[in-house]
Amino acid sequence: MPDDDLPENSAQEPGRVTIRDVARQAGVSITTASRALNETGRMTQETRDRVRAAATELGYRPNSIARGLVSKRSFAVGLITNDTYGRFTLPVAAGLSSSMADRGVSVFLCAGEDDADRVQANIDAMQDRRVDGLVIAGKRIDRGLPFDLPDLGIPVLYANAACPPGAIGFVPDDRQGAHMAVSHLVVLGRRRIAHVTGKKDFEASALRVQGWEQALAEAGLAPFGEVRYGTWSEECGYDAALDLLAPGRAERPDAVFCGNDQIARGLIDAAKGMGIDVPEDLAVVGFDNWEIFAKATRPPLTTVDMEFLELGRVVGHTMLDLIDGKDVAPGLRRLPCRIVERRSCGGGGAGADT
Amino acid sequence: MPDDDLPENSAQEPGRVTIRDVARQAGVSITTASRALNETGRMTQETRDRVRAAATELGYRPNSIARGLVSKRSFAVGLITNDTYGRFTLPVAAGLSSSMADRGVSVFLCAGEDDADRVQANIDAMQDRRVDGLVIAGKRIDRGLPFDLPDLGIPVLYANAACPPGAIGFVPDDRQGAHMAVSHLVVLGRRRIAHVTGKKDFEASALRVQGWEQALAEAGLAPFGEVRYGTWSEECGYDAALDLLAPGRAERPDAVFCGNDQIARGLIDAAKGMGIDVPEDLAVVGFDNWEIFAKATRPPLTTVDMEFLELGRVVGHTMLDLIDGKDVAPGLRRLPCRIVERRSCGGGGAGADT
DNA sequence: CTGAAAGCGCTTACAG
DNA sequence: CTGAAAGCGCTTACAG
Repeated sequence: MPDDDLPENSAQEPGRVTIRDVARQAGVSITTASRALNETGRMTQETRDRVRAAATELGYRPNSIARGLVSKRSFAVGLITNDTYGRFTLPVAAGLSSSMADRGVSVFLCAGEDDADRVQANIDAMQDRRVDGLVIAGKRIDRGLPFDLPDLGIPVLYANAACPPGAIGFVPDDRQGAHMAVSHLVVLGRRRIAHVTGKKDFEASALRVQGWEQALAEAGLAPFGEVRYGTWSEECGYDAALDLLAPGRAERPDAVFCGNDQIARGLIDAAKGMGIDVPEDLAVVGFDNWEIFAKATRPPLTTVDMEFLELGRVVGHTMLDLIDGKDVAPGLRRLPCRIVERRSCGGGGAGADT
Repeated sequence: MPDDDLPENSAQEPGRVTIRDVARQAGVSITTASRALNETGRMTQETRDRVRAAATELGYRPNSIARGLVSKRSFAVGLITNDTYGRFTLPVAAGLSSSMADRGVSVFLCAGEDDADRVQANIDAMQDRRVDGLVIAGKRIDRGLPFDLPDLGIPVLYANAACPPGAIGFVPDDRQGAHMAVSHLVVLGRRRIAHVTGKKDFEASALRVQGWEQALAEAGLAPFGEVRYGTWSEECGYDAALDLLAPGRAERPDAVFCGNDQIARGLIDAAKGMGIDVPEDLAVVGFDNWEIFAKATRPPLTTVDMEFLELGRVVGHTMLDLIDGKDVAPGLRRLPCRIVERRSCGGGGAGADT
């Protein structure tokens, strides 16, 4: 058999072999080649196999840009976030990208922009790329984009961010998480359960307070004192402990539900300094399951995980449904949190999970 | 003037107005419209203005997919990372995406995959999308991709990851950072400077040890004892302090350079527990400038910042050069770290910067 | 079962 | 200075 007129560039020039090459190699038309590769149309198995063999041999990879032009779909979505730190966004992004990757859609990351102009520029860029959808991710459930989004003609989802009326959003269920944490304390026999949390103007704070109150009410218990607001910091947990656990007090809590792991950490440090044993004298639950804190605290923290990875996956699946044209009711979905037991409440506590 | 034959969809159907619409509206050919919009070719200013006005009026946005098909460039790069946590990758990604955004290139995020098959799938997807370049980001400078990359025909850059021979990589300059930290201690008058760090098999550990030794040698000082290796954890800093600062010791250090902020935190906590004043009796420098630790430690940590945001920007600019066809010498670049002064060494320490 | 042709929305030689 | 035409690499009616 004589040489082909073109050099045998089997996988030689990646990205350069086109469907035309495959068709020629298989001795079929471009149309047939396309159909064989896409499992579409009807043809003899023999033809299909021959085309596929040619594609493999040549190392053919379809150009998704060309495909996008005709299908009028980019098979890509944009992720806009203002969370430069990445603590919330990266797990969400990982969940999102893994759930979409299976369906061949990739995600553009537009990270770290907070001022309106740059956000707008990112959104424009995403539109120019004809993304199939947009997800707006944030670090606070009560803050959204710095401006209202006009109708973009594509699905928009909000993840861990405020979602305008009529839109679709996903956030962790702070109230449920708090409820679960406090119920856990109740089941363990605690009765005087205080709550120390972060800034009062965060919606997350209010929801966690509600969860605390509600779980207590269901157990026939009264809140132990007023909620103590602070700054989400270790220091604020530390200071709260100094006051809450002061020896002079008539009654002291036997448990504290903390608004985040840093607060719990500070509170436990202070308690230990005061000779109070955790969990014997005082049980503590945190919030976040930020492992760098939760696992380093002595004893390691029992805490609430907001399941951002899973949240990202749910956002991904919902986006795929929307792209497929399925109907999804507008509104905010609160996704369940999970409690992670370690040792700060006594009871079980996974042995290996320091 | 009679109505046009098409409805006046000025920005009505976003993404639906094409260059053909603009051309018709401006009364020119598609060719001319394209040239006017791209500032290319020669034409009367009047024509150019008329086209631009038409584009604005219609809300025209060029379809970058179509543009990509003809220019054979996607104006996108892929970012592959195994850092699900995001502590390293997100700053790098933010720097990368901001430096490229100005030039109209977007970044695809492929996050959280560690096993070879999924990484390969992501790389395949990026190739199918004909990305203009790829950046491989990691969380350790001595770990790279789980397999060797064949020649992809596009620029590949490594960021905070091991880089194969002949490739181009960027990592923080651990030795320089350590040297700077230790010199800072020396300038402040410290003479007995110990070093407590993380795992011995991390290249970063070895480099920081070198920086420590070198800075001491330059000052005519001997290392204070052996390096203490551990696990990068608070606990390991705590335990090291217990031993290093034990009252029974003939000689105790007057400063400790720590391999990360968590170690510094644990060490300071232990020192305080032993009645040792920081920074009076003992100066401590950390590494990472992980603010959640550095600012929460009492006193707040003076520490070394690895400047990942800037690293991401440099990677972005280098990528743009490579894409433009400029030559960039292969090899690993170590980018300078920056010292952030707070209070754990005494001396200055920004007042406002808690 | 298979193929020639049109077309996705642009850019860019090639001609006037 | 301006335009008709070809073409980027695919998919998909429309015909056989």
